[in-house]
Amino acid sequence: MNLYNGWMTDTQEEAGIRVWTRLVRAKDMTMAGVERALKRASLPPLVWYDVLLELERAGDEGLRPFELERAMLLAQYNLSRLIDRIEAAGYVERQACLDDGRGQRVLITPAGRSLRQSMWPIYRQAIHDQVTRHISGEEAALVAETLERLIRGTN
Amino acid sequence: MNLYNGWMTDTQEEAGIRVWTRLVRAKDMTMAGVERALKRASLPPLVWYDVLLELERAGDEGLRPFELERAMLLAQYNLSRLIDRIEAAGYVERQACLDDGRGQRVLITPAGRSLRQSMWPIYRQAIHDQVTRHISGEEAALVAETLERLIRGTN
DNA sequence: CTCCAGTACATGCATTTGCATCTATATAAA
DNA sequence: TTTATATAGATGCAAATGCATGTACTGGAG
Repeated sequence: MNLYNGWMTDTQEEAGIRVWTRLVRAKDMTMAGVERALKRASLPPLVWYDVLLELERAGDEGLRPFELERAMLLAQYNLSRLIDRIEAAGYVERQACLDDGRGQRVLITPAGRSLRQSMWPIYRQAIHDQVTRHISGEEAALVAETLERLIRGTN
Repeated sequence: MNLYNGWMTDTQEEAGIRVWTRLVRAKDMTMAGVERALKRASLPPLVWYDVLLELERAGDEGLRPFELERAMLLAQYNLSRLIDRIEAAGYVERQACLDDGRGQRVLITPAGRSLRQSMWPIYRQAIHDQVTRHISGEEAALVAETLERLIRGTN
């Protein structure tokens, strides 16, 4: 039958299932640790950091929402409202897009830069505590490479 | 210079950060694939499967909600309402707990067993498509071991 | 026994997410 | 040009989640 019922004989499949279950668990636990650290420091959730970082990297032009959407794997309607909230808090602003009347540009504000900067030490420490601390350099390279293949869906 | 321990280098930190970002991305993408597969088959979300599997493994006594909560890393209030929904759909039932008047036992119903069984082939195929297919057996063992350390918070 | 801190679970309310759909503009074909 | 189709983004409504707190019971101290 299958691994969960104790009868699996296909070790390749079994190994894949183990990776799957641990991948889920490891992400959930480490993410919870990171979010907890941010919350303890009275900072916004991690996704705000990700938006601000993308916008900061994008430079003076900012980004179109659909670009942000692709960069961050967010559903369109979710991103639309996430930008609403971050904008309401004053960390980004929306501008009409000159060359596409349907669109807009999202830009980070000075307050947004400042917020991202103040989140980074907390975030950095949390990544260290949750991940870096537990892995050697070579191991990290191998794992990162494997995860990359799962992301890209290649072999 | 280094914020953490003397032995940890900048490249090690970078490697940890790379693992972190890919861990998040890989989990999100593979999970999305699994959920999509279940939805395409008009099946409930994965978390229902997890609940049913835990209850099936637990045997005739079922599980106390707090046990399920710990097994699944779910917040108490979240689990409480998740059980409400699964119960309303007829896949589990709640019984008063004899030896603890505060508590209850959650049991899987025949319909619940049947649902879990019908979810497994879809789920299994999705794990194969999203994960197993992209990694070798040895690689999987190494990655699983590393992820396990992140979960346990050990070295 | 009474009191009280702790545990098990539920729930009201606010925020967030998911889904479907809407508006507006762009692009391309006839 | 007109018309159709696709794309960018917003939004109403329902479902799920987070947070704080409530209720009910337990188990131990006095």
